[in-house]
Amino acid sequence: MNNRVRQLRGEFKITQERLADRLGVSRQTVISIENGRYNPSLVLAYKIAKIFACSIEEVFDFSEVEIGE
Amino acid sequence: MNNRVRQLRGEFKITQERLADRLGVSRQTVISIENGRYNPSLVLAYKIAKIFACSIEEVFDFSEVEIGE
DNA sequence: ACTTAACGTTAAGTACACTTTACATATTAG
DNA sequence: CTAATATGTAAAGTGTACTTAACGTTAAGT
Repeated sequence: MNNRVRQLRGEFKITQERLADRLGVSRQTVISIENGRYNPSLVLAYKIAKIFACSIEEVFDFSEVEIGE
Repeated sequence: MNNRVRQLRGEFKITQERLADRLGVSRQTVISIENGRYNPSLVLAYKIAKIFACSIEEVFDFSEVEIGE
């Protein structure tokens, strides 16, 4: 799933390390999310969105998520 | 973290099994989420919200989530 | 030339999201 | 009374979100 974390972090001009500190996670976690290795947990996604003054849906791209009948 | 899944499922009058089918997960997963055993993944949270025509933040209560300095 | 800052990788470990199977209980329908 | 429906619990297994630690690269500052 694509996300706008790297873009938003650029707009807010903060480093991965600074973002990781604010989120309370390791720098590796920020790298992994930015590089699409895995998706954040629900709570972490929420924290990311709030730091960038967005909703979760504005940061993460759910357009490829399919929902059944 | 609290959520409104059980309440919304009641309003939409569908069973846990039916919801699980639409989400593509097991019934146990729905039970665990409704009963607060654990939080859904980001993608699952999105699917739940869409089925009930809500945003993620309208379904899940993030009021106790703290964000650092 | 050397250092520091920022970003990235790899690897091994822990915790949790989710699965399957099996069984228990309460309520409702025939 | 019996059977079906809906909800719940327990246990053991798999995959992924996240951690720590160590190391490599590139660009900027002095």
